[in-house]
Amino acid sequence: MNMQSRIVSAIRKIPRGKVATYGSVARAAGHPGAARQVVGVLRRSFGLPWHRVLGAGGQIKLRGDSGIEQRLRLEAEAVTFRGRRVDMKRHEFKFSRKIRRRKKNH
DNA sequence: TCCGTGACGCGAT
DNA sequence: CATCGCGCCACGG
Repeated sequence: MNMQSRIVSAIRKIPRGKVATYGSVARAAGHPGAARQVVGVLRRSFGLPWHRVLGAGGQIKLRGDSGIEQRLRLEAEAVTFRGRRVDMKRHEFKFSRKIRRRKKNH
């Protein structure tokens, strides 16, 4: 599995009414620091819940009409805002941490 | 093979 | 709050 497909599957896990940030998606995909790659994937892919991915702090980073559309789509999922940003206290999706456990000693 | 390109994140100012 | 500078780095042309 390459980075691109890991990022895609992470994004697909974000449920309706929840959001994640570019950075958290990157970390969930096992690539901390690869927020820009998340952007790249969103730009090149179709069929992803792109509107549920936000900038740090719950900010919509898209400019112009796309930004408006993103906000509308989120509001349509009952996501609430505090000013320009999503109320992360209520809507941030926490990716399940994959705990590294030692192999069982046989 | 090289290189410009990002819907970024974060600390400093 | 707004801006800036810098680190980041896979991907497509």
